[in-house]
Amino acid sequence: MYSVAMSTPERLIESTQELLWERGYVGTSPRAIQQRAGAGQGSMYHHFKGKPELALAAIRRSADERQSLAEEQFSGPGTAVERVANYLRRERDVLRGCPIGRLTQDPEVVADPTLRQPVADTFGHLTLRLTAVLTEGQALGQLDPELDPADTAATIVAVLQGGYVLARAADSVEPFRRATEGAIALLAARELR
Amino acid sequence: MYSVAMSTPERLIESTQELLWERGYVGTSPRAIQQRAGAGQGSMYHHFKGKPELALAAIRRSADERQSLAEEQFSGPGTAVERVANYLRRERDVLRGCPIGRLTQDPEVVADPTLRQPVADTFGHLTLRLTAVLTEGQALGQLDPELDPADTAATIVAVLQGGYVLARAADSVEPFRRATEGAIALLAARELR
DNA sequence: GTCTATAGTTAGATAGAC
DNA sequence: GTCTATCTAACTATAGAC
Repeated sequence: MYSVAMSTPERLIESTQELLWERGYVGTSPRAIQQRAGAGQGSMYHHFKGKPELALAAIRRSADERQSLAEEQFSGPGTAVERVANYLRRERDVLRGCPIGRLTQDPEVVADPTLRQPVADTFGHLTLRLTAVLTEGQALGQLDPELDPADTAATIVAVLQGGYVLARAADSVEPFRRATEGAIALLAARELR
Repeated sequence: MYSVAMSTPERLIESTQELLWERGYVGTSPRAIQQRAGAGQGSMYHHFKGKPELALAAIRRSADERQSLAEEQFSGPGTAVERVANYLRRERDVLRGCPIGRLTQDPEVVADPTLRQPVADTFGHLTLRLTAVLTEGQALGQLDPELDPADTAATIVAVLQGGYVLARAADSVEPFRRATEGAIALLAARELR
């Protein structure tokens, strides 16, 4: 299942990441993790205290990976609107949904501050970075100064997360495409030329 | 738990609606449903074939309820933008999330066409109604005719669903408020005066 | 480090008495 | 219609051998 040699703890973490993405915390059993990782019962409990500890490691890693991916678009070239559009149009596995946003629907994740923290941090960081991109665009005279950067940043992140929801409901990427293109058009109308 | 007398099947359906909202399909057990409804094992299986049949009844009812609620704002008074703003600002239990959108994160719901159908219908209907409101606004000369009504409608529904995600991640309604107000401001900028 | 054995609990349902 | 009994499997571990 893994092309390169990987330690047992690594395989356990990656398997947990995948299962949390597909089935959430409530829907993921230690047994399923072990089978996907090709590790035995005793092996898993030797490296991790239990499901919560393993889940925390997996959630933290997924959160870090998403933040790095987002940063690629934000720090790229182009105007503020172009960079936002690049972010929204980035190639995504839309029907699989967002591995981080998905966790907000899990009762045990939101109820546990430790598990929820990396999720909160990811969206907090994302929103701050987008706010900075928009503010920079205003400072450079590219964007209408009347635009509220923080509100607009939240709108953009929400469109993305909501786009996933609509796509999964419809079992089609079409609503995701419409939602993101609609947002890009609304933002582009505020560009100064 | 219920103020008025209610039949056992009714109590089972309402309990299932609540549990699906809170914990999703995967996280909801027949046992938990029975306890919340104050019904016994045999009673539940007498009225419903099993968990899937009961869940379908509950999902259908939640879907109908949401569509009725939305219709109140759409058919109300005001310009197109005002009606959209009323919809986005409607009083909501933001931290509980959307009972329908929530189901899109459930692997067993999206994998079962029968369970997914009411969810797809709800967002399909919602998007069509919003598209009609925006198109009407354009016909009345209230809204920029350059705006794509279908894309913008999808954007609005996505902002709402994504707003819930951000709020639950932050355990605060603030990101939801920012996302929806940001969207309203973007849309208001396209109003013609 | 990994394996097997064991164990209490819950999931999801069926059978049959009342 | 509702209740209790019963059932197979899975869940989430712990213990101890290797």
